[in-house]
Amino acid sequence: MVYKYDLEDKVLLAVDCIIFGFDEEDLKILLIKRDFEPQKGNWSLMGGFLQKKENLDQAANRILYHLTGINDIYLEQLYTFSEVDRDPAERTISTAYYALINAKDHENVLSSDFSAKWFSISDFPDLIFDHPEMIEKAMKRLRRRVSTKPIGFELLPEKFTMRQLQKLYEAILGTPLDKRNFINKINSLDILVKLDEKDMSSSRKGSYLYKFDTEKYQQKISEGFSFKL
Amino acid sequence: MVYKYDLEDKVLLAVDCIIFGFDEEDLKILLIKRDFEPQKGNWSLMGGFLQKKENLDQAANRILYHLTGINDIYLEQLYTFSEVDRDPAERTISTAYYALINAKDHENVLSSDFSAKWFSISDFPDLIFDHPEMIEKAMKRLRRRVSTKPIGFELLPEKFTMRQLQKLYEAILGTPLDKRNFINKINSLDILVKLDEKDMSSSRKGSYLYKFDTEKYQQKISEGFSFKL
DNA sequence: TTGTTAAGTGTAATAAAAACATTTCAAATA
DNA sequence: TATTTGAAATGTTTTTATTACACTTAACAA
Repeated sequence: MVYKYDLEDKVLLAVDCIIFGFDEEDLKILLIKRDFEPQKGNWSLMGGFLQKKENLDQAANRILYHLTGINDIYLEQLYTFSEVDRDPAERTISTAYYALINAKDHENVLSSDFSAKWFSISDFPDLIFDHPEMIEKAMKRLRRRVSTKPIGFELLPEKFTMRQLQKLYEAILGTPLDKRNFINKINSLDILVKLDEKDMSSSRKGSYLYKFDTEKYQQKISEGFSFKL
Repeated sequence: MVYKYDLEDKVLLAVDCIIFGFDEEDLKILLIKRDFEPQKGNWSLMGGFLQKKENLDQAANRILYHLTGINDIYLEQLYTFSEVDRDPAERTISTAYYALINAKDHENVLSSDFSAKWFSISDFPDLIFDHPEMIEKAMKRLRRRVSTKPIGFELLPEKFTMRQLQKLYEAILGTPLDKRNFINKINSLDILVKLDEKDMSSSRKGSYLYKFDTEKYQQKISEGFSFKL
């Protein structure tokens, strides 16, 4: 790294968050309506600026917490966007993060205090700057990641049915999956616990609830197991 | 993105490049000996600072060109490193890129003018800052990427033997591969052209040279083909 | 002509993925 | 209380992909 630099080359480093949620059948993203200039009134991803005293992960967490009241969620750095004129007002670079949240369990937190709103991934409003590109990249990353890491569970409530899990994977991957093959595959991974409890909301018969078994998963990982769906 | 910011939060954004090469049996990285403070005399990745008038891809290309004289090579953004004290002297954020170059064809360019030197990926000197972490991450990314995109060819001369290609994959993946299975797999992809020319340097019999067929590959991609090795 | 060295080649066995239809349960209703 | 209803639960067969494996060939050297 060369140490001759020009103070003029210092830049503002922003962090923008693509926040994914899942509700019934639909993958969603959380957007906010800007109540400040520029682009006031337009929809945008949640963002803020990196501060001197924090790293990017911390900045992403801070921004998410301030704008949604939610803490301790899955966050992963995506990509750093740096087109010279991406922000027409000022030279800013933005590192995008994507987050997975269990929308159900945070419904109240996300209430009116915050000007955030969920939109279907297949139907959201025009966004400022390069935010659509960020979402596209996040979607691709999520699609890849979800078949090699058990992060899908972050989008579901703690207890979920096999059908919900399948719908989630179908929504993320954008393709229908065979019910029996899906269940067989999931069961063969042996990282869920089947509860003695049923969800009665979707049928008369009811369907068993499952939980992701974090300890078991960690145990298997340490034994060389690799999640592959 | 919130537009209240503090000018104090402006940062220096560096770009550091992990440059991979391949020589015979060994995957290598190109490092430079710093001839300036701080950390003068220590080895480091090639780096520089993002300038106001360019984006990160352009910065990475510029830095690579200035430090090696090489242009037009495969470059991919890796990750942005932002620990507060990663550079003890000054707050800098660094976006790492990795590059793949065909070391053979650039031997002369990389000659004495530049203080760069190749090191085996399995035996390189201590590096400054978080550069070892960058290399580790680049290595992981390369390993994944190489089985879904035909970027391995970037590391080989234009004409290469099947054996060279296999050795390359073995070096990247860190595992031995079965000769026949490997060749069968590659041939089934149908993206190479077998030349009428042999490389006589490795055996009395000689081994056929192949070329990656970019047009054919692009054609197949546009027809929905997906490279999977 | 014989030896040496790496190149070139195909098939069988195993494992993984995909296709596919019927039965079960619990509540609602006749 | 018997019957209907609608989603849940469940295994097997077929197809495809992956892995394992060994001998022959070409060219030059001795």
